[in-house]
Amino acid sequence: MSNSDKSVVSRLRKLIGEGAYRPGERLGEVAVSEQLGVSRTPVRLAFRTLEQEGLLQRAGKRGFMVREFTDADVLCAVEVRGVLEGLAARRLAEQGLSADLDAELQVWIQKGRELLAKGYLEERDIDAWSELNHHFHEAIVGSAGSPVIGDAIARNNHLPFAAADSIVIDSEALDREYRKLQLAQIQHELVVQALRHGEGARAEMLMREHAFIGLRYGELLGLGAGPGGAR
Amino acid sequence: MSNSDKSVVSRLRKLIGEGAYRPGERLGEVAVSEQLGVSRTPVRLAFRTLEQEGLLQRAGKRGFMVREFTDADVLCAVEVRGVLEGLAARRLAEQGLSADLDAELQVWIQKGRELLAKGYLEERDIDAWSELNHHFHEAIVGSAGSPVIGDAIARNNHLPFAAADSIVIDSEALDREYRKLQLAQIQHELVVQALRHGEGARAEMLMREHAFIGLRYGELLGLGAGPGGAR
DNA sequence: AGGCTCTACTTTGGATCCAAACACAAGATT
DNA sequence: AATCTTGTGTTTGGATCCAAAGTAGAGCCT
Repeated sequence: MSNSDKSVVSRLRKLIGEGAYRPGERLGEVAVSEQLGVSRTPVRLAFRTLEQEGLLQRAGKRGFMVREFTDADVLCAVEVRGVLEGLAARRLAEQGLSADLDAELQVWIQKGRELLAKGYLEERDIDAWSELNHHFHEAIVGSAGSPVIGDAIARNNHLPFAAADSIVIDSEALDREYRKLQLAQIQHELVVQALRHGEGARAEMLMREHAFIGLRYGELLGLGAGPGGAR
Repeated sequence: MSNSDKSVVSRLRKLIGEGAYRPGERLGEVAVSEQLGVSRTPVRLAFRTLEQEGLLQRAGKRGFMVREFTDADVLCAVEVRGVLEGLAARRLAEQGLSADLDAELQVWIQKGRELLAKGYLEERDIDAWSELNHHFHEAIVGSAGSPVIGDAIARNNHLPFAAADSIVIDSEALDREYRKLQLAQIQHELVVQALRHGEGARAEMLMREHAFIGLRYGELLGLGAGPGGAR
């Protein structure tokens, strides 16, 4: 999976994510290969990968089609991430978190505090939050004692809307996003608190709830409906 | 993925599961293709699929290696299945189970009762249990409202030891297996009971615990250690 | 003698070719 | 007139060929 091969997979992933192909549309190997300017071989390899990731689906016996996702699918994908990250957090709490990990988590907590300290949100803060959020989640999942959990989460995250760092969408309503991130920050801190005290059940439930922040919290935080619900 | 392609994937999966290749061993495309009597192309496709399934791992920049699994990985895989099936059960309880599904679950419960009614276990009962157990789990997962959960479980089940129907291993100690299946049957019935009453949390926890039956229950059910623990 | 570099070989990735399977359509038969 | 059958065209799967990247080994230089 050298340059081109990986790039075909990610280029296709991006195209599908952007909705370049209609859901349910059949994808022919030749058509895609011409469109991407490569031969059929890497496209065939990419199709298999994307099928495993769940973005493509076999269309009868002949080729693949773009899988379509309903609102229920989106909700489920978020819940799946929730229970898996919850599992990681619980295991971590039960086995006790190491001094190293404690320190690392503290770093991301601190960065979050600093980011939100000034009381409002700028455009460029969004990337910074994405970054630290990613590190925070990865630190927990990566220390759960086995890569199996992380792998399961990674596979789930291939669904474009399920990933943890797809929280911030709306760079228009920065004040609402600010309140959302404030909540996320508190949840991060509560999770760390629970982890430190070995409170497995609490850590798990907090992590589960935290998964919903991109989905159900928009409605609460004011300013009407807005794009806080399902994508 | 016609005959041969699918067969290469499953043949390789089987070979790896049987331990034909040592964990950590590097797999060359040419070697495997010669061994299986096909060209390199289907092997290349299969490697990508098996990588996504988690059975193979990239070995640096050069090819793939057989992934090795520790006891912790096995435990985690079982826990992952537990939380995912638990999620499915909870969702089902929350949304209320349809009359159709209720009837179907009752069928598998009934078959389980009949299987265990005679008070002991024969060799051929094992397959019958595998069958009904599979149907029972699939009925619940398949009705959770979205294929996303089922997909996540299916991907997890690619790890050979994680699948729900890898419960019964030991056809020597049929009396111990009988007691194990008795417990499994009770757990099935309790899950259905909880589902009927809309008890989401109970259904979830029962399902989670049920996942451990192949792993931790052997020790309890007597006759010393035996192959009830991690493989 | 140890380390660096250059070369040759191994191995993977991409492209193309050929065969087989499947779908669609048109025609023939009952 | 409806259905079955046959034929053609499209599309995927498998094999082989070629190129590129990487590794190991040997030789040379310090």
